[in-house]
Amino acid sequence: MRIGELAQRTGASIRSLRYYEDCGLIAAERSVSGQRRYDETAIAQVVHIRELLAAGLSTNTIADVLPCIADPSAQTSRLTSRLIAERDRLAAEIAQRTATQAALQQIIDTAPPLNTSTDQSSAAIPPMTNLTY
Amino acid sequence: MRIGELAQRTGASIRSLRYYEDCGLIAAERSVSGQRRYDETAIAQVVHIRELLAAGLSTNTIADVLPCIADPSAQTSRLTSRLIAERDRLAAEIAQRTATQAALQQIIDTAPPLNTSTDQSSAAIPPMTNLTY
DNA sequence: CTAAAACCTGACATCAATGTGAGAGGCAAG
DNA sequence: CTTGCCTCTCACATTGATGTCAGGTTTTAG
Repeated sequence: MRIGELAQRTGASIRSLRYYEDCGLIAAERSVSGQRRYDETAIAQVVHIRELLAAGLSTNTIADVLPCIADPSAQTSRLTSRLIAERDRLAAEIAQRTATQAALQQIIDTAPPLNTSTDQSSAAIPPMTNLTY
Repeated sequence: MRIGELAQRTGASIRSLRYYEDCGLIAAERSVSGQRRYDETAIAQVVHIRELLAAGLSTNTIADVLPCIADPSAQTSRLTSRLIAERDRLAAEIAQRTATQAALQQIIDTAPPLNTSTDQSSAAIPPMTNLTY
């Protein structure tokens, strides 16, 4: 498939896909005229990359980590230390966010005395609340 | 105290403290000559701000949220909806990071056959491992 | 009083991921 | 062949928090 379709099917912008390629995160075949061609596996790859990005990893880090994911035996000790550092960073971020989440929840619970006059906006909220908890 | 001392005692740079003030996150008295003066409570305030920043909230969001923390009854329904949105965002980020953390851990566990030749770097790791788990 | 150290404002730089636009070429359908 | 859509590369813009530098004032120590 070409880049437009891959973008559509992954939710990534075309710009981002080219950027991922620049960073060495995905490889693309090229047609004679120079257009990028992707096979079906590219979709999962891109989705995976975007999950890692959403988890706060940088493209540089992802570039380092991806080979280990494909083949864990490819780990060097340097790479392992990198993985551990990233895991620790994630743990710290999770801890910080969990604490803040609880703090926000507490404030929300100490909610205002349900003011029915201007309360129109909070009526739109419940759908968002049906998540994860 | 003056800005330099506050910076030293909070770990924030002077630049950041002025930035927080620009964003309306902290207020500072001014001496006749225009220098910022802070009381002891500023320390906790700055630390708190930095915790929220570390949790991924933007200064704009923090500016909106801070008054609720000081006085939960100050919540408008619009603000409550903002709080809920932020909480949900945190929940999503936590979920994503938790999943990625587990994935990294799994790769780490599938570690290489402890290569004693180039393994000098992994000897420096254990101290970092004594964290959170 | 003087020199050093700390502070002021203002402006420009940085990083990372992404947006956006220009100018040119590729490709399928009419 | 032409029209329209897709793609190419290159380059500059954006956002947010922070760094850094410059030129000028204030405070403090000797």
